[in-house]
Amino acid sequence: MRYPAEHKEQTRERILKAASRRFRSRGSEGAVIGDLMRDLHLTHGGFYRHFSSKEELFVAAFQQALDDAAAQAEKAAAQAAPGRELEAIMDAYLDIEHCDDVEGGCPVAALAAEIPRHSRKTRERMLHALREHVGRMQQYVPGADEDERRRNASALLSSMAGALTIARAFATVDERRRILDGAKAFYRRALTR
Amino acid sequence: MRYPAEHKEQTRERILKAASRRFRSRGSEGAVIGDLMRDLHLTHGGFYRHFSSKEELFVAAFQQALDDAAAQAEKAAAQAAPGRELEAIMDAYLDIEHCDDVEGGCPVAALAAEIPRHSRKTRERMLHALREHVGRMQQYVPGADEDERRRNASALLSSMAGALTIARAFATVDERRRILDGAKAFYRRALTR
DNA sequence: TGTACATCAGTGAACGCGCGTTCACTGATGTAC
DNA sequence: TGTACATCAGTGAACGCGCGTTCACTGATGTAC
Repeated sequence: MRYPAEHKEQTRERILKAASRRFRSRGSEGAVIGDLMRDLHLTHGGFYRHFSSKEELFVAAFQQALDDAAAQAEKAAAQAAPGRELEAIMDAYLDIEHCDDVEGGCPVAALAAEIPRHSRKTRERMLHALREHVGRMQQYVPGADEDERRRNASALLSSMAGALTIARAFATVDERRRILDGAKAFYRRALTR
Repeated sequence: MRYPAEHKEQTRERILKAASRRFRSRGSEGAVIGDLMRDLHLTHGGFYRHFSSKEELFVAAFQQALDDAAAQAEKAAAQAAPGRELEAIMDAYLDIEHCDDVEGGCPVAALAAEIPRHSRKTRERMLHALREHVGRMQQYVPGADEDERRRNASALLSSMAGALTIARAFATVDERRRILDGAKAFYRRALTR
């Protein structure tokens, strides 16, 4: 059947959004095209009208998830009292709700470990997105010059992702909270002088 | 054929050691039993004389890798000047050589993200090993009491793992070094008051 | 001491299943005339 | 305005491959007698 003009783009977006969530919770190998499409009330065959391969989808989903993460950080910063933007970003990132929402949360925490396992081309595209993300975040991070801000942003973002990843491994809310709070206190100490 | 008494145990150890390296570099899904056994000049069928399943092997390999990681940290601490044990551990962990040796390096950096994706039983065993590891490390970490030391150890270990994971994603030694050095400086600031 | 049998690490063919990808087909709507 | 044809998102069967696991078998050595 022939669909309205915008229909295809809408389907693509639906696939991308659902995939972005699935990849984060299950990894690039654990997420299955057939299941993904079935959840959207579509069949697997139609997938290739929208993406040339699963890998293509994975990269696009990673990029989209990073954009979401940046938007969330910026939202937290915008709502913060002046001078407290970074603290607000950290609090939002190391929040128990973010921790328990793997599907909707930071794709770095969920997927960074598998970057080296992907093809060269895929890796480069993921890294490009990652560098861009650090670039967007460095404005909130203290440092004597641009270069130090960038280094601090890298260190802070990757550290927070690590803490979130470990916290997510634990079974009880209490344990997860302890790790997140420990990390918050730890980074605050590093950033105040 | 019948083999000498210790032969079986030796083969088991060879499989475990090789698996531990493969899982770290390729993830639990990326590592393949057949390839693993072929590299050891064995055939895949024999695998099940030593481990009941791939998952069983994975857990054992994770535990073994954590033991190795602890041994490496303790070695670094033993060689450090008195009072500089933690610094030595951090320097060894965030070293470019450790970064570039995914196979022989920290299993937390390589595999933590997939803990939540494993079966309940597997997860619990991995977590048990992880808690034990934090317990072994907390003696080197400052803090007012046992509890604070444990929190700091969790925060530091998970943060360093995150930084290492992100560093490993980058293509050039320079970029990896920048991230590692940035993280080192960052943690040092958090730990000196 | 010699002989028959048991043991069991390792072999390799085979099984079963999952999953990414392909492809001929459908059919509602747009377009050309 | 009406008609023939083109388009193309979506369908679902089928293909091909990889991989975890099973299983009947091998054969050197240990053990029972």
